[in-house]
Amino acid sequence: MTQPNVIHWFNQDLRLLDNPALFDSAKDNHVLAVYILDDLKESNNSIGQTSKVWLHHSLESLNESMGGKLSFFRGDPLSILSKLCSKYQINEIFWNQIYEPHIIKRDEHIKEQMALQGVISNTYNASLLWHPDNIKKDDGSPYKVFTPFYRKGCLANAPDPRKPLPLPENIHFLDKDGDSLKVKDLELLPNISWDKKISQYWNIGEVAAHVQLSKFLEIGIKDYKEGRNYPAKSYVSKLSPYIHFGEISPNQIWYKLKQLDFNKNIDHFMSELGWREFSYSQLYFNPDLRTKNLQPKFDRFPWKYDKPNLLAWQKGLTGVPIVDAGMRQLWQTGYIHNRVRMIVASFLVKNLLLHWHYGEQWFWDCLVDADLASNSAGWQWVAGSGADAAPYFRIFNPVTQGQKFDPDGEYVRSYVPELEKLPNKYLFNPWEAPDFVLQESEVFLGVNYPNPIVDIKESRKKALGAFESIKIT
DNA sequence: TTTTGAGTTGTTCGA
DNA sequence: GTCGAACAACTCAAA
Repeated sequence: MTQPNVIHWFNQDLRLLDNPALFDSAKDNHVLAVYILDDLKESNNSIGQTSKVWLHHSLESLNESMGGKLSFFRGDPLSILSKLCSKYQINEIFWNQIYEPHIIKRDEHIKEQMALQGVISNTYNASLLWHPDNIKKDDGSPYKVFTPFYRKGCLANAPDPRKPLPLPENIHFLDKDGDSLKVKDLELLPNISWDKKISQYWNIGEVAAHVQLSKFLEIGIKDYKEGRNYPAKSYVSKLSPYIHFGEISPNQIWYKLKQLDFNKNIDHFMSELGWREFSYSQLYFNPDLRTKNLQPKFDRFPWKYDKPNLLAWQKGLTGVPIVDAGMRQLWQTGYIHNRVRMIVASFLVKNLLLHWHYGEQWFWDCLVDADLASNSAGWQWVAGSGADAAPYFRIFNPVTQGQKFDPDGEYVRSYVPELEKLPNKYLFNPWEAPDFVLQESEVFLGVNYPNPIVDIKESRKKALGAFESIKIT
């Protein structure tokens, strides 16, 4: 008797290990593995340019690890899946959920329609340690503060996260479909090849994800709690893009950490995974998180749109060195160190008073780890409109932050080479350097490096005033 | 229902 | 240079 055919539909689960939908699809079945790029409809949520580059390489890598048996399509998933089911006499589809509001809706529709066709849809949670529905306060409402969400909701009251699954045994992939596109036909790579500078910084794919995790556990985790604040050092995990595309699951990371002797560094890193869960919880219960202030009083905030300031920020030409270093790291590598993300974001929102939405959009387009939940929640947090009682006075001073967290100037110099010769004393505030120091360092403000586009002290005061203005009186 | 303590990541000022 | 206090008011979580 021949085995029945089923479909495994890859989404943001671009891995073979610990893949619950794939694991179940492989039980006594022949599996047609498909990836569908659903980007032909106009949608606010189409992925950013840099994410596309990552996705391209990730798909290439996955396809290779499957011996070229992954079929690629582009268009409406429902009609593509429906056709494939008829063609191969398939009556079961397996996939892992994505917890983004419009995709949750899309998938519900697909399930209903496929059922009418007599096809069963089996869906799984492969990307969150805890499903948002399972983490609620005693009164049944979702948490709005991180610490109780994580410590009580997740750690104390919820069951342990699912344990990672092995590679499915005896998995039998059907040959790729005759109508399958090639990865390059998905047109994820740009016409002008700026993508090379991004992809040379990263090894992409499931194997690379595990290499990255091992490296982190060997080096970074040892002083993670303190070291993660220093952008020139290598204490951060850099796992975010791999997690976003599902090349590694949070469960695999979680249980690797559990094997180690528990300490404050491990606790802190695990809580960062907790922050990712918290962001998804916020998005799940607030589908408009990307566009709508969580705190309505921020609808009254006096944002100031200024195009030249926005462009200067995007290009890393604000004249504030640590900000420019961060924005150039983003442009060159598709990534910014966490500490510097906060600095550049605080600068945009509080010193320039530009709406957080502009920052959210730029990050969305430029980050290899752009993630709807984390990006939206992160920007709302920085702006103060989000789920956090951030004191109104928490405005980062980019000079102080640079001096504190990049004391040797290694980070700034590596991305802002025109300031290379400036002594550390003025590296973060060249506008305060005496003329002779600037001359000796070959820094000519307004010529080969910009004058600062705002006065730090003055703009801080203005920001405080802006926050004052939306207080409930 | 009321009360109480606390809230990821900071800065500045003055002793 | 170092350290502690002050910087709003409000909301949240839990007792």
